[in-house]
Amino acid sequence: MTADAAQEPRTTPECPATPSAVLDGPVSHAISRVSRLHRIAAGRVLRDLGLHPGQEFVMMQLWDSGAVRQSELIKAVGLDPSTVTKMLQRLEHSGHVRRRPDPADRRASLVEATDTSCGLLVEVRKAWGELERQTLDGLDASERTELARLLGKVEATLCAEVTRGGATECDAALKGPAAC
Amino acid sequence: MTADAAQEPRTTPECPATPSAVLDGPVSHAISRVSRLHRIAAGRVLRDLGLHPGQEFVMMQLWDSGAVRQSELIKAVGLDPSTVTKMLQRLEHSGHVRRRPDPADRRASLVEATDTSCGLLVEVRKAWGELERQTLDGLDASERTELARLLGKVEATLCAEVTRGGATECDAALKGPAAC
DNA sequence: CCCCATTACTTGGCCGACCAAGGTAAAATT
DNA sequence: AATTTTACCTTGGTCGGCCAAGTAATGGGG
Repeated sequence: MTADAAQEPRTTPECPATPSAVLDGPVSHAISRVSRLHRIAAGRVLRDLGLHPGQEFVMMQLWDSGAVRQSELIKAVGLDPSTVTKMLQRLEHSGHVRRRPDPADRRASLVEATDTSCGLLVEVRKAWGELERQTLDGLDASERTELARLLGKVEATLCAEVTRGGATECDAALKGPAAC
Repeated sequence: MTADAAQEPRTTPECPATPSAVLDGPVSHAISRVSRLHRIAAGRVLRDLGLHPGQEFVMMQLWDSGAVRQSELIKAVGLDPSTVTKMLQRLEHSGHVRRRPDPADRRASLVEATDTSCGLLVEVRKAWGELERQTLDGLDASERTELARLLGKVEATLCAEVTRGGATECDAALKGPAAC
């Protein structure tokens, strides 16, 4: 094995007592890991469509809302404005999105999905159905609704926590069912 | 060009019927949103410690395991090797981590947390406790265990799905309690 | 003994995502 | 009417994260 001068496989260097199991207890880690795996799965089903994970979020919003002010889009997806700007630049360059100045407000932009992107709509919807299936494959109906409910609660909690001391975001993200 | 003749504020371009509510139904979106909020919250509690969200994952692993081969670390955290490499470069530059060649294998590296990083250990642990509290604030005890259980199941499912057709990863991520 | 597959890591490129700071235009105040 | 404030977006920088490709060393057949 590793012929090191120190022969004892010290589990901890000189650090104070390490209660171990720091990594499995917290739900926080589970969220991170699940999110990462989910993103990878998303990337896999979206790859053939020429979309990168995260973009489908924006496109779905645009397909759903039609032409909107960019600020509205930003509120809807709940992301940082700069993030949306750069994503839109790439989506525009890919031909999925069109932007034009808002005649009513010269600093604003109107964003909409292009006609050619409509073909994508169907496939993205299908891909997301597949992703959803993959995600919830091991859960029965009641577990699924329960998971959705719990995630909604956590989202609301975190939203309140994050908003506190920050900007007023994610009010649009928590629309319909679960109030914020 | 920019002068468009369309004056009507069409809610949807020419796309086929948009069943709407594409965004709230799927658990997938909930996962994404919760993950994002959670990451922001993590960044907030870690900011004063000089760590970026994601790094605490690696550091905790190192504090827990002591000096390890980089490949072991990679398997443990379940991230892409290149991701870990770059993270370690930054952590090394920050003085939190030390790397040295493995005498037994000249292509491998041994990684360990530095002594100075041990002070961080306590604070990171505290910060993660706070984060966990913030995350689960709105849930009672039974809901918390249920959420953990469901996330574990989803993780296992996604893990299997992602592993299928890809590399053999995330077996180490699903260690202790929940089998993969 | 040499060749070749495997392992271990690095580099480069790209994207999502954040923050911080900037610039321009509309709205609010004075 | 002039000035301040606020809103809307953009740019630059940094990180986490992926993939794809490359380098170097180990180890297993022929």
